[in-house]
Amino acid sequence: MQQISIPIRAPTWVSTRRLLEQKLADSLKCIDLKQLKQLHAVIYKYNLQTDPYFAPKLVSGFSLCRQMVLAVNVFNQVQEPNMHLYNSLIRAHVYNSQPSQAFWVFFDMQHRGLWPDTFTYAVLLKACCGNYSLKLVQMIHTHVEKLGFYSDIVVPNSLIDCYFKCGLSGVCAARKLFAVMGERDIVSWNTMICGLVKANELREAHRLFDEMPERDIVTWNTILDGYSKAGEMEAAFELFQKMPERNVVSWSTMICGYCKAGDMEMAMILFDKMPAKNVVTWTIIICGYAEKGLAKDAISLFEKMEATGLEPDDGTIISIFGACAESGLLGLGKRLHASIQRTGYKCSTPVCNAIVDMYAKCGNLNRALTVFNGMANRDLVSWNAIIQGLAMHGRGEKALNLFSRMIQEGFAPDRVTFIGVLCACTHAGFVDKGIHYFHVMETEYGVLKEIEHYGCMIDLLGRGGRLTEAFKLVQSMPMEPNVIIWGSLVGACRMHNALEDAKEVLHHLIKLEPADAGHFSMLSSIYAAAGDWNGVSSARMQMKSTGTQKPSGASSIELEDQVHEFTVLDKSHPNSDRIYEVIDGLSLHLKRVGYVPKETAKVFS
DNA sequence: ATAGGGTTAG
Repeated sequence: MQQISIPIRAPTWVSTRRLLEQKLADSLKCIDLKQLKQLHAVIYKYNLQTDPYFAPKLVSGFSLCRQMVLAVNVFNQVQEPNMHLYNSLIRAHVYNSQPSQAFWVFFDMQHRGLWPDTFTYAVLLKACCGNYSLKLVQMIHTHVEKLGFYSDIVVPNSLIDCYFKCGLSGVCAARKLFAVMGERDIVSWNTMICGLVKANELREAHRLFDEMPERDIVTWNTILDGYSKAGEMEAAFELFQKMPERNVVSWSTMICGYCKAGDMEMAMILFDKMPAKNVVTWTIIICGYAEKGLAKDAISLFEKMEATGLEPDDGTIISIFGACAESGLLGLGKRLHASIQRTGYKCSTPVCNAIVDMYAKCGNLNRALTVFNGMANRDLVSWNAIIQGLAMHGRGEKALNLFSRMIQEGFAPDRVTFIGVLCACTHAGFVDKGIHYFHVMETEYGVLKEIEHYGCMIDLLGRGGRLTEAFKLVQSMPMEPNVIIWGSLVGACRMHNALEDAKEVLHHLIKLEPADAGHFSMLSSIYAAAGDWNGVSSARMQMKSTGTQKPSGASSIELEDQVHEFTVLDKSHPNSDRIYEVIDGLSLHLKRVGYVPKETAKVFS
């Protein structure tokens, strides 16, 4: 590129530079790629693109605009990058979810003889969190300890945060580190409280809340969230009233808590009362109604949000589709999908995944496949979602075809993929194929067998009538069988009338879930079938002593934006006489055309 | 450091 001459007089030059600095700082505040590109051209014109002030800022700017190619280009033009520039590139990679690239840059900088500073470590720790790798965090912890970087409080604070994101062993490490910290600021306390809340250690979190010298609004919001997540809404409300000031997050946290508790009345009262709402608040209340199956309210709220001019973001869209998938609100899902298409919203991969999942879970597999096939960039989750969806609705063959296609396209299947694959085999009755996949998942694909996979296999063998093999597999499992394993085994025994085996399995279930009346009622019907009336009365006695009654499983159907739920022998619907008339007619018709219902079902019902 | 967020056996 032709170099443009630099203004001659120093004062002008200085003011031009000042102006550019100001403009660049401004454009970093509001992320606008067009503006940034124009500015980049001007900076280039003045040959400032390798300047120690401008280069790191450009890297950050491009990274904020998700333009990593441009960011790396800026970096590569600098002959001798300094630490500032390295740090900005590391941060750029972390921000754009490329943690391994971040570590490569980190190694490269050490290779060049540059020593990382606290900022570098803080940013790298963020990359570790994305990976949830305890080992990486520990590596950095020892590194930092040796270099004496503890003096900067940002470092131990980020370490605590990262430890919490690494599972149970991380929680202990975080506690230990917090205990030995000589100096703590409000962020250290808040990070600790937040981590404990996420680890379901609410009492300990509250103890720290009481102990700490001063609290800010973040502290209050965090503890509020802890109580609302634990379902303790009275305690949360008390804190909400007591706190010195409230912001959108405080109100939204409370609304979310009431939604999760199913108290839409309180949620709506707070929603109406709060001073300013943002997209997150709207998402929470819409999902609250959607998860309760109240599609009409959810849709009208969605329309109200659109009317206020608030733009739904990825988070809104993914959440609402998720809620639709959960409660089978195809109507709301379609409405949201149409609205997205109308506005020309550019769907990211996660958004497309949510749409595929929604259509699949609602049973509209053709639409799910259309969206899936139309995706520009599919990731592992996309494949898992479509395979799972097809498997769930009995299209096992199609699911397995897609599995082969995903392997052909070079995707490495993970634990979730194999749950879908095994589930597909079960629903299509491919018992031997299932056994094959169960074997090769470890040997060929290096995916460890977990309890979920054993669960699928026991279901597969059990439904296929191979009870002996199912029992053998339970015995050979390297982990303790859980409720789900015993549950599917008892289901298989029921299906194939193996009463003695069912009794044995039920005793295991009762040991694990002594409060569940369902197990005793099943046990009593088994005794009844065998004519053992002593057994029946003892099972009945035990059932009474449990007290708690589990809600029975319900089916649902969506009619005119309203989800109707019904259970076995349900008579609650106002038109239930008419409904049963139709059902009786249908079963009469089925019998006439030669359908014989399974006799075994009678023994247990 | 705080509110909503994609795939997970019966």
